[in-house]
Amino acid sequence: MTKGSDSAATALAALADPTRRQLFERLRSGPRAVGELARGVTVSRPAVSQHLAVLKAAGLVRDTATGTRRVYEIDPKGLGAIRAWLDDMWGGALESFGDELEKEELNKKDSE
Amino acid sequence: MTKGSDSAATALAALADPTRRQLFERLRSGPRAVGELARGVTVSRPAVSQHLAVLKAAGLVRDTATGTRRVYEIDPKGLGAIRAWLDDMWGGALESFGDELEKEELNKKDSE
DNA sequence: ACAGTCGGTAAGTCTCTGCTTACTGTAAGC
DNA sequence: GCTTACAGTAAGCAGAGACTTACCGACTGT
Repeated sequence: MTKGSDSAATALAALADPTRRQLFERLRSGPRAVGELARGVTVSRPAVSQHLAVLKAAGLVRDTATGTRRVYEIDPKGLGAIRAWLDDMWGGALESFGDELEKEELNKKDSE
Repeated sequence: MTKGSDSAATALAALADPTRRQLFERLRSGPRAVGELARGVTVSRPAVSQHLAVLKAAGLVRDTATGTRRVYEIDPKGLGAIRAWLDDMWGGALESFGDELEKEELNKKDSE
């Protein structure tokens, strides 16, 4: 654990892909099997499997084997990592230009 | 505006790149000029310019021309878009397996 | 036991994008 | 006015990754 921001990076990269985001958002309405997920998407079933593997590696989903079926559900871990990172960012962002934002500061000096 | 989740998608994709994230995080400590940003990174200055353009398109940064210098600062718009999307996701995630999480439901029936 | 279904893996292709080296334009200093 | 620094743009290359088809293993039902 470099800092925990590493898992946020992985999760961020995983959700950058539109198809992956679509699958993930689909899981919001509850756990679903792979085939079921594949049926609602334009890409092939193996592609879905690969995407789910990425999401799983990022801690965004969790799978449970039930017979030959494999049911995927949302894992809050990944989402939590992003949220933590985001909150950290927010702090810096506000600090960097909060309500005491003075444009004067920009063209006043060339710093050092 | 499909729903506003579109801008979240762009911002998410922008922050998926490590170099871009590094630049963005660097801006947390205050506005900086392009050359200054380029100096702290392994890639070339033009690469930095390109990355900043992507971040700008995603509403994550804002630039101000000061003479020949171009100062970049964090724009809360993009970060806000991600946060909104994330919050929306959280709702679904909790709903999908909140504290009433019953594994029974998984292997009970094959749905329809 | 055999056929069918479900789903992950392998191997290959093709696009997308991050990076580089030019080059151009613009503002500032002497 | 000429040179020098800053920064965006163009063009081209090379690696990453998203997708496909083909294959294989595992469990289910009759």
